[in-house]
Amino acid sequence: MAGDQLSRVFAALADPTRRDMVARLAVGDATVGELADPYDVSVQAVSKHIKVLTDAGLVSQTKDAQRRPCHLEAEVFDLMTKWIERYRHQAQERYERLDTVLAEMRGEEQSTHHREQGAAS
Amino acid sequence: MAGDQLSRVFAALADPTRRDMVARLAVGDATVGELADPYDVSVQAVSKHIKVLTDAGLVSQTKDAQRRPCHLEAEVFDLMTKWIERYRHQAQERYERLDTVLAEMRGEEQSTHHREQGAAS
DNA sequence: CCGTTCTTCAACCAAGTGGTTGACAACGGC
DNA sequence: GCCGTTGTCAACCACTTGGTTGAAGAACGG
Repeated sequence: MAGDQLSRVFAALADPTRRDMVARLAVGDATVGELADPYDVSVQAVSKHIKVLTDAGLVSQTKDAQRRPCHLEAEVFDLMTKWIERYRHQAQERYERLDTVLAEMRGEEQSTHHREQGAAS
Repeated sequence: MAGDQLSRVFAALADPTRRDMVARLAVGDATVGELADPYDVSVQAVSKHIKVLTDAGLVSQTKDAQRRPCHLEAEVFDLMTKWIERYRHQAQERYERLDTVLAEMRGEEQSTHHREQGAAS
């Protein structure tokens, strides 16, 4: 069901067209029609894309007569960045730890206590 | 077809189970069976998830007898982070510029040159 | 050599997705 | 008050996806 927001955000950005729209909206707000212009798909399709982005919290829409200007909500990016950075750092540290261990092993060569730092825990 | 890597990475991480696996792999390498253990789905399903992660470049597998230890590839994260940061900053700057303009408008009130900083370019 | 373990491949199924077209609601211009 | 513009909703279609089961391949342990 992909219920949580993080899933929705990642899923929303998995589509190149939607990433493109985000790039466009980063420059400035735009109406649905303006967003649809560069692509040769129907306006309805674009409307659906915007709905996906809105549901993910990446975009908000306001009312301006019959137009619906779309606005990029930058805060949601932090959610992703936090998730990414968390595991990237975790993995990075692990490599460094591994490097340290390898360095130790190189230094001590055939010492008595070369700890196993291989696959699983 | 969602061909490019960025699409594959985002799509891969759009699934909570796969994000969970990445979290697990950030702690240390694990075999397919070990990864499958916490979930009550078939091993085949997990194998498919790993294939998705591998195709996205997030995970690599090595051979250890009949086991296939999975290893997290942290570099791909940078691809995402770069994309995200690019547009986040772009949007951020726009807000700051808008704030400046609003401040100017507040200061000069009905001046002759209030530049249009509204919707499209 | 044979059985067991670990993993993947193949076929299938229900549900979701991105696209289409058609209808319709809302609003401004005339 | 009508008409064109703008956007969404609904139904439909082809394709993908996450899951299943069954079979098969690859490597260890007798």
